Amino acid sequence: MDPLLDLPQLRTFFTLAQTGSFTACARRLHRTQSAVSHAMAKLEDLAGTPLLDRRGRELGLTEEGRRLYQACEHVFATLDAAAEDLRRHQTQAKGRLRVGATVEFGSSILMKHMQPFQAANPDLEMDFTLSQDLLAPLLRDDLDLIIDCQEHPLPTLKKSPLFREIYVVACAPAFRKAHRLRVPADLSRGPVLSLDKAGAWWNRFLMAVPDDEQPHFDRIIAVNHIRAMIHAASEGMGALLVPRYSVLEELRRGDLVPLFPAIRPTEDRFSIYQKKVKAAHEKQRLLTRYLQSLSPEEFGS
Amino acid sequence: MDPLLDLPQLRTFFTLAQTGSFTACARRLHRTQSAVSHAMAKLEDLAGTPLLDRRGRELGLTEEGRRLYQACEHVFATLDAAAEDLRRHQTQAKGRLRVGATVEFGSSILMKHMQPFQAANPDLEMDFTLSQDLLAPLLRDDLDLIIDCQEHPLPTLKKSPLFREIYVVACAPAFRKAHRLRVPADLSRGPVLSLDKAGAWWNRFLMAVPDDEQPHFDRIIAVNHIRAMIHAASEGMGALLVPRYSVLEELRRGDLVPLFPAIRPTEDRFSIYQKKVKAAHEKQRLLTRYLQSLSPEEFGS
DNA sequence: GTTAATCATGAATATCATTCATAACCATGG
DNA sequence: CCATGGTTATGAATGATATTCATGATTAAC
Repeated sequence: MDPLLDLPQLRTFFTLAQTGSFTACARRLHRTQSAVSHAMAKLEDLAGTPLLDRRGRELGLTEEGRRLYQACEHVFATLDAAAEDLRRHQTQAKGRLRVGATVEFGSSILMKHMQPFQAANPDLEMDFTLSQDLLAPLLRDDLDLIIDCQEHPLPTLKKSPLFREIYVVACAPAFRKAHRLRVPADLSRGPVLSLDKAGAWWNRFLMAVPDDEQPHFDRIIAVNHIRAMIHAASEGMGALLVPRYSVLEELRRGDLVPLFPAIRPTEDRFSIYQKKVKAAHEKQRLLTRYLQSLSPEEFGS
Repeated sequence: MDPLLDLPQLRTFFTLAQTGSFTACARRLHRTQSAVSHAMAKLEDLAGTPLLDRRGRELGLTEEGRRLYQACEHVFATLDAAAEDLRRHQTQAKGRLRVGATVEFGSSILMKHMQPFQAANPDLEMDFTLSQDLLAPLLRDDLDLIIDCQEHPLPTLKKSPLFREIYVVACAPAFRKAHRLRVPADLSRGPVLSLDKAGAWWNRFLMAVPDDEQPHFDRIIAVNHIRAMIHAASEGMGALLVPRYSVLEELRRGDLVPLFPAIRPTEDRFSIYQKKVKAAHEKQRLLTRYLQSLSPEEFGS
């Protein structure tokens, strides 16, 4: 009936009015500036009258905009209250929850974020199994819930997308300088670290490099453990290719610097898998929700 | 931030609670029952608790559902008020508006629906040009706004989708009986009406018929005017292929009956085109909005 | 039982929002 | 005046999500 009820747009408008800038609003909502611009164009078109007062630098609201803003305040207040109300009625989780995850992800990101959840559910006994082989234990009920980047399209499983695993090429700053790394082909000049001797680990990256810029790896240092590889790279032993989330700290501190940001290796998607029959259990639902509430950048995406 | 703000879903929930039935709710919102079901499943999953009380036939709300319903009442009330407020500030259209449309559509559907708009804007002088050639007059500013089923992908034009033109095959009830029309191939038995002698008019239909059921047209009666064709068909002269909107009346009265509803000829899309610079004018905007507010079934879709 | 109505489900599709890449704009400082 | 850095706008391509289609499952009524 009412075509103004396009609500993601109103949320955008609301935040935009608060921040006073498209760019800031975009950041706040984890969108791009372009998305905000499009959304507002559409909203104004729908409303049939300008809502924003774009006078150069500063951004204001028109008369109509201001009234709409007030309606928004009202609406979002009740909505948030309702959401809060629903949340309140979630009983606290009890019992035991056996979580499985891939080794690298589990040991870094997952562990770094479980504290608040644990604190909120003190009566929940959790234990974690980090391993490559997660599906089998899940199916035979040795695990309740797994976090995996492999696809498991079984009809008995419920899949909840979590985040996308972005890969980066990086090395120590000194290493970059010493080997003058500017384009992918320059990687031929120095050693690269790889999970396997043959260097197949790097295929994900090589596939994203144009044919005429392909490096040729002469010296491959094999290290069958990602964390070990990271330490090696931090010391300047070579360049490495790893999931972004595993080196968030190193990048922030400057121990490692990203190489060739223009090249985008194929991404993997991490999802939560759980048996459908058990997915409704309070404890499983709560953890799923908690993990999904974490913002993308916490996972390095 | 708040993932409960998925509002099309809330609107669905709200109507569902009011109608008390998935099917009825679907009808009200011009969706399928399936869509409603999916939406509610998602909403409950999001809320984390059942909101609907599905006890067999009758449908009730759970405690949480009821509270959410109240929030909805509140929210939609303010929202509707805000929308109303925006609408109120639309000045009434004045001046002159020259509308172009395709012949069949313009003479039937369009004319049948312009009265309310005209009444709401008594000071607006409108005139209508029905023709095949609409783009040229629009570009040279002989028309302000056209309604056409051809694609005009020009960057200076603004396109607003209106409805999809569905084609039906139909004939008089007596004709169907006389020629025992059950499957497409049976069309070979009787005359068919076509806009052109060669029968190319029917390609749209033939392309949707499996190869082994293709009819062969022996007797084609060419009539270069759709309305004339319809009258001929109503009298039992032959089967015809026409846009559904053009025979809404005849179908309702039973003068014509639809044939082979399983076969779906390719659809065309009607859109409004207007010059971007002029699309903002009050009179053009109002008409666009008015036409878009008409529900699909008014156009036979 | 059998039927007719209702709701659920999964896969395919269509629709819409978001991004990417880039243009246009505006203020400020050479 | 023309650069420059910081904005917002725009169009095409993409990706995510809602919707449909086709069908199964459940219930109520006869």
